[in-house]
Amino acid sequence: MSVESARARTLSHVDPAEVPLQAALDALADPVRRSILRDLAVHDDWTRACGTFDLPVKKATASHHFSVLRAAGLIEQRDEGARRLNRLRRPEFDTAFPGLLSATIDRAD
Amino acid sequence: MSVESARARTLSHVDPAEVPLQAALDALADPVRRSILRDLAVHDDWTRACGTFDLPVKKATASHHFSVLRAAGLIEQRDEGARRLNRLRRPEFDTAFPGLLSATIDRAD
DNA sequence: CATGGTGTTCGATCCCTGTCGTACAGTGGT
DNA sequence: ACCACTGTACGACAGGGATCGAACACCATG
Repeated sequence: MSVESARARTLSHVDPAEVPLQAALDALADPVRRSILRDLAVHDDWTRACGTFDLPVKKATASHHFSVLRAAGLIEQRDEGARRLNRLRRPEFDTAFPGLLSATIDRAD
Repeated sequence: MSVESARARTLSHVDPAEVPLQAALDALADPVRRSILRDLAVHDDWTRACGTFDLPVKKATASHHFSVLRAAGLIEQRDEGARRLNRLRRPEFDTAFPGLLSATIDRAD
């Protein structure tokens, strides 16, 4: 039938403007999450699925990190078949927290 | 004798440029510490002693927070008699982490 | 020197969260 | 239908850090 091929598994996205500073900082304070964000900053297209990241954690943990990033308004996710694609919400987040993203992920360490 | 009246209780200060991003974010992620930094941002003179802050924690905990802030290169401390005065190292820290401090403490929440 | 005030140090406790294994749900291809 | 692949949900575990009380060090002033 496929009334709508977009099952989308009920993905809830929040407006970065509604995200408390505490939540944003908690999300950015984790090195694994920053690693994800840096990767997404480079690949600004919708090409990175959750499983394509080279992370030092198991997939259950990675899934948790993506959930935190989404709840903090830092990433947007979209289902494409079995894969879940990610995008860095840089413009929206920059509007809500000017300078925070750049100060956090534009760095060597 | 007072060869040097500056006992200073061996206060070690680090160069903000040598502080790892992780340490800076960990320091900024705590609400009590951000409260201290906001207070210091307003009073840029050397007038705030550790005990003069209105914090929701006991003095032992407050002392711990000041220690973390100093280790992160965010504040400078100077002993004046029995009191320990504090100063926000905004210019130094801004040079090491452009935009991070402003994004973190210039806010309502 | 005795006292009160300021701040640190040391243990102990508690809670939060990052981590993982396993089980489960969708998807797509064979 | 079956299977491989992708990602989530749930329960459990361990480590770290925030918190506190109590003891201690240092300073200033009677």
